Amino acid sequence: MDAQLRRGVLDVCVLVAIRNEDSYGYKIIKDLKPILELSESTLYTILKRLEEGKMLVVRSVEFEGRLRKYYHITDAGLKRIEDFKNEWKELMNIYSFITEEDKL
Amino acid sequence: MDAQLRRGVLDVCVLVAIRNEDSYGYKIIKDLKPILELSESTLYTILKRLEEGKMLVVRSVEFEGRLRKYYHITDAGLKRIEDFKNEWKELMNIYSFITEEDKL
DNA sequence: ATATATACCTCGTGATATGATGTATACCGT
DNA sequence: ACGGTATACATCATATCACGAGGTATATAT
Repeated sequence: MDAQLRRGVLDVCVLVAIRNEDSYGYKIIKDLKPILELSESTLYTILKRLEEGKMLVVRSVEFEGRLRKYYHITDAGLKRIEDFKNEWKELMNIYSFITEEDKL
Repeated sequence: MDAQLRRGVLDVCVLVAIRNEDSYGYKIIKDLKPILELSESTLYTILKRLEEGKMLVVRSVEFEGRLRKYYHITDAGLKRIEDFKNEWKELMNIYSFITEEDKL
């Protein structure tokens, strides 16, 4: 898929991946794999940005000798998902414009 | 609309604006206004990139003392629009994932 | 021993949209 | 004659962003 198009949905996909259950980096990547492939560097960049934007909060947990950082979605994060759905409507307009063979 | 989401469709919208009839910068902006607002600096950046990518060709025309650069879409440009329609299908999958309330 | 899976992180790069700014001409109202 | 608005192009600096490459460390399986 086109790189630009991807960027529009990456953040929201990550938020959806933690929406129903707290999750951590490695798991998010595996869960999203069937939908959207993303590298670790990409994910951690996004997670950091989402944290800075208060879309999620982090909690560190010791697990089998390794560190795990669990991400929990906030109200702002949930709102971000809802906002996306509204933006999608605008995007559908644009899509209609693109697929219209006649006009202009 | 979210900036990132915009970026995914900007190029294609500009191509669609010249698909049926050659057009020039100023007119493209006015034609796209109801669909998508874009500034001159943004448009000219995009036009330049599309030209470099052989998506369109340019022809300069003297018009009432002013210069006009008419943009004409190429086969590659038309193909880009078709490719977008296929990418849209992938995007629809992602949208379904986002709007699904249950899974995960 | 070695490889693979798990799990985190950082840095540099290239691509990109956009505001600010600049240059010129044509036209319209006062 | 003057000023504003529309037309029409262009460039530059900045900020944002995804991503590959590379790094650290432990547990488990071969």
